[in-house]
Amino acid sequence: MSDHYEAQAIENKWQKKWNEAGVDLASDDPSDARESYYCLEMFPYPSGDLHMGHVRNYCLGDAVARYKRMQGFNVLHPIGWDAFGLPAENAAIKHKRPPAEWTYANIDQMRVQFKRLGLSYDWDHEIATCKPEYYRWEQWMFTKLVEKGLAYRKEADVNWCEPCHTVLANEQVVEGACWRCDMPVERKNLAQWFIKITDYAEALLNDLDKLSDWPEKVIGMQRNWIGRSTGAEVSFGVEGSDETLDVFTTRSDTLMGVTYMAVAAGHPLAKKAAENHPGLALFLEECSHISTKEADVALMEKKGMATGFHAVHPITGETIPIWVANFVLMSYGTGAVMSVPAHDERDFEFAHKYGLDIKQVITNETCDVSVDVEAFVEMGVLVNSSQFDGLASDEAKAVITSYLDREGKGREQVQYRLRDWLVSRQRYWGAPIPIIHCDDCGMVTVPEDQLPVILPEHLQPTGGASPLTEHEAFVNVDCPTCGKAAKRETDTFDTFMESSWYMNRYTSPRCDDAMVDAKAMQKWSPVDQYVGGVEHAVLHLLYARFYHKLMRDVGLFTSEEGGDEPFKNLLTQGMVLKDGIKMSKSKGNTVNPNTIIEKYGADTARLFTLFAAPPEKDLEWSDAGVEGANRFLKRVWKLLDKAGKQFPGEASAATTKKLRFDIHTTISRITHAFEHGFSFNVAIAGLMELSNSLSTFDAHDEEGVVAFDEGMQALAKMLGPFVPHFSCEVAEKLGMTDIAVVAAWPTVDEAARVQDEITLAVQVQGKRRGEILVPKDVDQDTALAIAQANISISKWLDDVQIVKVILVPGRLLNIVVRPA
RNA sequence: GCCGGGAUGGUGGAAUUGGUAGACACACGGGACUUAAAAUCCCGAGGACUUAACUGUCCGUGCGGGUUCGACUCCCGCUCCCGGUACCA
Repeated sequence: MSDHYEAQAIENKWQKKWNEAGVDLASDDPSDARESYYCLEMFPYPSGDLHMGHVRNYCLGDAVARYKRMQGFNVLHPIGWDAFGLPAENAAIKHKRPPAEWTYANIDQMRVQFKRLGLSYDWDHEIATCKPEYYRWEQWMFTKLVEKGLAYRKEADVNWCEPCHTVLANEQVVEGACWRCDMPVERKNLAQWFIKITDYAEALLNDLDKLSDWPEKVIGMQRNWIGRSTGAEVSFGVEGSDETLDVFTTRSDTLMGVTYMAVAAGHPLAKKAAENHPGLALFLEECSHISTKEADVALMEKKGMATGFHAVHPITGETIPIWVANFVLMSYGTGAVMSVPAHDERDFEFAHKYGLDIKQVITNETCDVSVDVEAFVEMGVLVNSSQFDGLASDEAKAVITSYLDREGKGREQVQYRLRDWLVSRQRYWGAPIPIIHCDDCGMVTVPEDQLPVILPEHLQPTGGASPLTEHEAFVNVDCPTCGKAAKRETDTFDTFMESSWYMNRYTSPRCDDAMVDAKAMQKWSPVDQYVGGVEHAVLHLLYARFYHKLMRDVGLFTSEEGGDEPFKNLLTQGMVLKDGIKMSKSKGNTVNPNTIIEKYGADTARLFTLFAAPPEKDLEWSDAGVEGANRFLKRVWKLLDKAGKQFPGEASAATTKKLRFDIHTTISRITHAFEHGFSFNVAIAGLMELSNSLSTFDAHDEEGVVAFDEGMQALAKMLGPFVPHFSCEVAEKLGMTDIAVVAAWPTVDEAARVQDEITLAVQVQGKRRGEILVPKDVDQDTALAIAQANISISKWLDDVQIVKVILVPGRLLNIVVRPA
């Protein structure tokens, strides 16, 4: 009789053994012949508390890493800390301790929790982004980007979050609100640092095609975010001026239907018109106060005012009024649009409201409503368009655009929705931007030999401006160029800067003469399997793709060494729900992983999160389900009692053969589950079936004992990726000498999967009418004869004529009949 | 509006990608063990009707059509749900 399954003791024992044996370490030895495999989960923000979302994310990745190790790969599976960020500052204010203290304490706490879960990380590769030896390279990179003109400072309308007291990138504004604190963002005109992600828009879009193993959803979201649209830029004249009014349009075929122009409130022409028009100035003022949140409400009334200026149509020379409209965005295209109310719903609504002309220039056979009643937005054939009459919309776009091009009044144009990445933040707990402001020399990048610009870690934020701005020792510095007294930049980087390149730094985390080591990149990059939440689809995952290309293009590695993309495969796991809603502190429906670990052990927690739902779907938490997972482990534990034992009774070769069939079918199925889409829930179900087969089997002879042992060993090994401690303990009790989680993954014995007799389902007219036992290589005629001899089948064959028989080998026999 | 994903028992979910729908588990019901309970073990179960009988029939993967010997799977047309995104010109 074996002892009870004692999760805590077993888990402590094996964690110690693994650590001693170094089984989780990646080998950088060039003579290591194993193929390398890089498995990575999105690194956590060290909030101090492990939540179920973490557990799920990291157990998924760990299962992949462990499986690959058992398949003989040299696996890099690192972990680290996305350690800069606002929560540390908020906690600092609350506890009156510097954010660094809080952060380092949290890291220590979370490291313990991760180890307790038995996650197979290579802790030798651990990094924390708040350490100068990490962010110095980010600063170095930034100076390179400034040199290349890819980073720049400009004054712009930016998103400002008052509660967080900082600006935000467009990607960090979710439905008009701050992604962190959920409060509405404001527009502010400020000088800020940007990185030219727009220069890479085309590459980021095109390389999406290389990401064949990414979820369609994420690819689609990135494609939308980049928002490429092709059309034309058209220059209208401005009456009584040498200036032009440029617009972007995707419908140059409707050019002859333009009846007015609309410009954004921030457009220079609008400002100029307002100079001696107080009413208009008031309207512009009003527009500037509309927060993005309000503007998001589709119901917002379209408002406008005439500027008094007139534009000159580039083809007809007609003069058309220029209006200011609150729906035109300064930040997209040129901040001005040509309005064709007959063929655009928005323009129509506006024209209708202000009594502007509507001129139809497109029609087709389905066009049966007057454009005085509603806009006709479909493609069609041009009318009322003088020399362009009769052209189809598609042709007309090309013809009109090239006409404009010849006249110097327009050209084909590709427009992106993507805008440059705003990377400066008015926060303390981040990587300092390596810039010095000198009265004489202007903005000077900090020279390489003076990097890193170290963030003083002992400052105490108060909630207002960053304490850096008042820290004289930090701010006052000599200009690196002229040596005169100058001031340091006190803004810090967006924390997405750190997370944009950590996956590359992991390949050579201690490299101190370069950002990354090209050789290490060659060995490990790109990440073979990345696992994380879908909420980063257009944040982290877009920035990281961009940054990878930047690193390549400043020469840190070549395409051959590091690849053009950082992540080959992406798995986006679903959320952990309780009572149908996301588990979160604010909802008060959290389950603390530590509680589960204390009660059942880490293995049960791991097993449940992997079994309860497919990885990409949301997982509904269930206490009963956790019990069930634990029950399964106890059942397997009990099977150990039967190992090596012979029971009284008559031996049956057929039963033993059936067990071996089950064993090897299971190995095949589970290997398949790992190789095709990581359906761990199905893999675990398969292991449960194998366990059920073993529990109903009693060995009555030596062959039976051997087969049972074979099954137990295979089961122990295959449990390794999911419940590693349990797997090792069971394997050890079975007398296996290797540590189970590094032992070779079991292989299928095809001979065991061959059956002499198989069951065929028999259908008549596609309806299942019975089953027959036949030799494995049965031919159609024999199978039919056997089926006809079966009473429950033959009764369906009376009074009918058999017209066709279909045999699907190993599966079924379908008899097609017709009334006689 | 647009883009993406989805709809299978009481529940979470399977189905070798066109071949026995409901694996595996949870919850439930019945039984065994126990003084009792917990734990554990065994049995049952898609629905309707039917039978002395787990006997047999029919229906059944959101709805309506189609292709096929055969459809959860493929095609056409809908409905609803979830996620993303939007005055993008």
